[in-house]
Amino acid sequence: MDPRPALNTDPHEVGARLRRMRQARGISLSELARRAGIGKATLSGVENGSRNPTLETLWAITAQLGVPLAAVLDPPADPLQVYGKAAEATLLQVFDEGPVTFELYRLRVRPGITQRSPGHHAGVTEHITVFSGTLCAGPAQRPLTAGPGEFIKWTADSEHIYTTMGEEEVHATLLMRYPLVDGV
Amino acid sequence: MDPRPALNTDPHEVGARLRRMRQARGISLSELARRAGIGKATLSGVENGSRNPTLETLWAITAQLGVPLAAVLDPPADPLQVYGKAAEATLLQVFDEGPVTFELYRLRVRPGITQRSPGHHAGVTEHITVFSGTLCAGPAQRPLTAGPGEFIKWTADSEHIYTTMGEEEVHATLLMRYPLVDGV
DNA sequence: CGCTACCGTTCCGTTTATGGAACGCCTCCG
DNA sequence: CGGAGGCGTTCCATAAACGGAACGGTAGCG
Repeated sequence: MDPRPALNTDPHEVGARLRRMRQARGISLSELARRAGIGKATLSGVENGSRNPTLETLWAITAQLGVPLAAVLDPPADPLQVYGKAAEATLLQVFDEGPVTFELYRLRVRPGITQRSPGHHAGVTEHITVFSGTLCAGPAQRPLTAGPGEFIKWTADSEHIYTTMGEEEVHATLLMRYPLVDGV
Repeated sequence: MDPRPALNTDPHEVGARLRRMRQARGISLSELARRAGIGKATLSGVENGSRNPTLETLWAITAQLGVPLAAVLDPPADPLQVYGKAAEATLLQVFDEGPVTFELYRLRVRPGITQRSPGHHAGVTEHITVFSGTLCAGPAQRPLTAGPGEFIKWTADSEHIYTTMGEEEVHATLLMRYPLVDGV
């Protein structure tokens, strides 16, 4: 089926994501096509990856699903990756909530290595929510552990570490909370 | 039928962004088209907004510019607002982690109103991490509460609610976990 | 049973995005 | 000067995305 070796953004991935989103919402293909004002044939083809949708078509679909178009594209070929080779954090979003700023990262920690991070500014806190694997993180001298569905929170103004418990790679979200220090 | 909702993803806007990015890099239209392996006519049309590019074409262009595809779409705020007027969820990112899909939302809940949400498909779970305020959420008949830094998790296959405890607006992240529904 | 109502896929004529080859326009030399 | 080589746009045959109308499959129901 694949005439060429897996293009970066391949239609199958996009289609699969669309189909999953549609099914998660309990809408039939016909119904979604009707609401989006496109042909069933088109939607079927897009979901199966056998078509290469135009921007307009893709917009019509995602708009009806109520998601931004970017949500169905390949997850960020994200330029911003901090930390070292044990832990990798990609910045997803920045929120400015008046006096504080939140930075939301997706965090992956590889097993077997301990990642150290120097302290940040005073008042900075980190919240980590684990969704797979078991993470050990926090202040270097007093780290905490969390399994799937659990979270860790600490003030990040001293050196802290990230490591895994066990051999499984850890997937988590990391939320950094920066209080606004006058001016900045 | 549908009063056409002012096309958010306007080809002219997309084209203008592409042109600006290209010019910022000091590359000519011909040169970019050559590198991206597309026709000059195509790139010209896309930049002028007179064409409706396919995903493949758009990918070829953005890849050569070294930016994620999402960068040329309506950039900052493309807020999906699900739920009602008490709770507002903005989809930030979709992760495909093998057999499951995660959708990460930013959640805001206004005080004083209770938001109800119908059940999702079987196996869907919701994880909420609260940053500020105190949230009461979960299955309608057995909701849970969480304050700043705390965490709520439940299976979302029955009706569930979101409301605040107290007068403060609640800020949180919502992680929806969708198990893979059959085939793909 | 047939009849209806959906579902998702496939067929097919129409529409349109595509890229090669013009085009007109510049600037840079010989 | 004229010619060469760059630019961005336009022309046009071809390929492909589009939607309407089939199709087979699966309930529900009298």
